[in-house]
Parts: sequence; C-alpha cells; structure tokens
Amino acid sequence: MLPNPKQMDETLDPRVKRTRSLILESFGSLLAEKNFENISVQDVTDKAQINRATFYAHFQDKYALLDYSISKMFMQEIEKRTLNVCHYTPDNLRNLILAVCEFLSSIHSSCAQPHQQFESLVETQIKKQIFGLLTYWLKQSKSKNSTDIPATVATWAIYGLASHYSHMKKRPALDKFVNEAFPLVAVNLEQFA
Amino acid sequence: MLPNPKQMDETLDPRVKRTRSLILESFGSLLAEKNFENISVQDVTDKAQINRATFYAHFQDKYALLDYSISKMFMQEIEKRTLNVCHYTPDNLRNLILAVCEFLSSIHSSCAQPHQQFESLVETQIKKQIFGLLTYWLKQSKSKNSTDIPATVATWAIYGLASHYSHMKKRPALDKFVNEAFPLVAVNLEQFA
DNA sequence: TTGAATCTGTTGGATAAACAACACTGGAGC
DNA sequence: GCTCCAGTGTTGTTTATCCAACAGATTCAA
Repeated sequence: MLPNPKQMDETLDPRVKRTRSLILESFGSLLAEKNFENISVQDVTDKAQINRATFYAHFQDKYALLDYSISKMFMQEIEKRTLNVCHYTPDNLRNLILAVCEFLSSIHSSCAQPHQQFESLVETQIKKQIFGLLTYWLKQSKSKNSTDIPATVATWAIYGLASHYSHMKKRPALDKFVNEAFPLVAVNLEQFA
Repeated sequence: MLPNPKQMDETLDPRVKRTRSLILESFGSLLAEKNFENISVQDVTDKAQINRATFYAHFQDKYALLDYSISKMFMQEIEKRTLNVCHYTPDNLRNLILAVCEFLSSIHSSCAQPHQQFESLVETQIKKQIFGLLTYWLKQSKSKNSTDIPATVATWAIYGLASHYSHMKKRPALDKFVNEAFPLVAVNLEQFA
C-alpha cells in the first residue's frame, strides 16, 4: 500500500471528512484567485465557513495544507489510473509520466501566477509521491537489489520532464512528448524490475 | 416582520446552518427522484452524510422537514420580490399571485409524480404563508377592521388559482392568466387596504 | 403464526467543532 | 522611536454531532 495522507477515508468521523473537504475546496478556489503567499489561514476558514481554531486541529499551518492538498490530488490522479495497485511495466511507466505531466499542467492552468515558493513546495510533495510509487513497484520484483538509486534517478527525471513540459510556451502533443522521453527513463528502471 | 422558520440565519451556529442545508439539499434531490412517501429519513441522512440522530435534533419527522423546506423556498421567492417588506398595492398583489403560480409550477416540474398527501401538505404550508403575508399587508392600513375574513378569502382564491394554473395541461402565458384573475382577487382586498 | 428485515424515534456517552479570549509577530505610517 | 492593524497559533469551555444501542411498528414471505 502507498503511504496515505493522514488516514483511510473509510474509518474517519464524518465531521472530520466534512471539515477537511470544506477546507480543501476553499483552498482550491482561493488558489485560482491569488498567489499562495497571499492566502491567509483566515481566508481559507472564512470561505470554508469553519472556525479558525478548527483549521489548526487539522493542519499545522498553510504549508501543511498545501502539502496535503497536492498529495491528495496527485494520489487521486494515480488511483484513477490504477497505478497504485500494479507493478513495473513499460506501459505503467508511460502512464505515470503522462499523469505527472498532466497534473503539473493542470496546476499551472488552475492556479493564479504560481510563485517560486509554491512551485518548490509542489515539487517536494510530488517527488515524494513518485518516489514512493516507484519504490513500491520495484520492491515487487524478485531482485534483492536496493531500489533507492534507480527510484531516485527516475523520480527526478520524470519530474523534470513534466516540469519542463508544463512550462513550455507552445506545448507539443503530450503523446509525442512522452514517446520521446519515455525510453530514457525506462532504461534506468528495466534492469531492476 | 413575517414569521421566520426556526431562527434568523445570522445568529445560528455554523454547524447548524451546515447541517440544515445538507439536509435540505439532500431532500430536494431525493424529491426529484422519488415520491415523498417513498423517501425515508434514512435516505435523507444517507445522502446528506449526517447521522440519523442529528436529523431528529432538527426536525420531528419527515413531514416537519417538508413543511420547513416548502416554507423556506416559498419565503425566498417572496423575499426575492421584496413582497415581505411592503404593503398592499394592486401591483404587489399582482406580483404575489405571479409568485405563487410560479412556485407551484416549479414544484410540479422538479418533483417526481407528486402524490396526494404531498400536495395537501404543500397546500397547507403555502396558504399559511400567504395568509400571514396578506395579514401583514392589511394590518398596515388605517382601518381598524378585522383582517381575517378578507385575508382568508384572498388566500384561498390565490392558492386555488395557482393550483389550477400549475395543473393545466396546456398552460397559457402566465401574464395573461394573472391579468384575468387579478381583478377578482383585488376587489376583495381593496376596501380593506 | 413465526421470523427476518427495514424503518422509526429515542437515549447516554464520546468526540469534533465553535467560540471568545489571549499573547505574540511583522509590517505601515507617523 | 511609537502605535495601529492584521494575521498567527494556542487554550478552556460550551455545544452540536456522532455512534451504538434500544424498543416498537410495519411488511413480507416462509
């Protein structure tokens, strides 16, 4: 199983689910309006119509909220493609690269002028997720080799590709882009899978 | 001031507002699917994602919910036309008749095969609202006459017209319909206003 | 008739959220 | 320097919601 932010949804008190989703919705719509740096905890709780103290019962601060929000959205993207319940195959890797590219692109289109701090926080979270996923894939192979090195290399490569893609002024067709990039990443993983 | 269901929105605990609106939303969308009689309290709380016991902290049973829901929707319709902060004029009366016609029509279009019990509960609630409104209007005139009789006559007439209109197979233009009906109602009220 | 199933309305105790307060920080303007 | 202001993060208490359990009602089928 992949690491899951906080807890399984199933066992959670309905009040907790409700509060968290109110916070996430509010945060998401604020990100569409303003810079992350210009969003205060007050803004979030006002729009979510919850008490400010309640926010702090769930998140340490707005940075923790960003981490959680990014992780959760990304994980949903991964789960939608069932990449969280599989192992390494070239096709799955290809889909993972596609997913990261699309995810970063969608962030850039739905967030107001992403600033540097914001981007770096996103990067940290997403790379953590990718690394976890790749490690999970590689651990399923028979080989006893350490998975850290290849997973690290691939993680950085994938994120770099997606970041590059999402920042291009004139983006080429995603399929074409991934077709070109894919073999370079695959070659690093195949011997371990 | 008109009678207000339960309480002013302003002073209410945010949790109460949230719970009530979850219940109302859930109920509304269930009414679009099924008969009122086939909707259980469980259905409502399941869809609203609240605990069943919480429902009973707000409403005595599903009939109370229907009453509240109908009253609230109707009052919003009235407030939108600012008919709750005015007095008797021919124009206001005309708008009231229009409002009731539209309200009943919209109920019939957004609810699955309204059954007899449902209709009679709606009728009771709406008439109560109309009567309260007309009484409020008439009370503002100088005349010391009792307002009960004219308000009752007009209430039943207005509801009857709207019910008739909303059940017609081929509805005429609402304006035309109201133009014809309006003088008959007005004549009963004008001497008291 | 019996029993299984489903819904009702209610209860007591556990827990999350609301609220009002507090001390603290970091500007902005004077 | 100073004050004012807006935001932060925390606390103790109150209140709303959750939850599991209960007895009773109704329906349906064996």
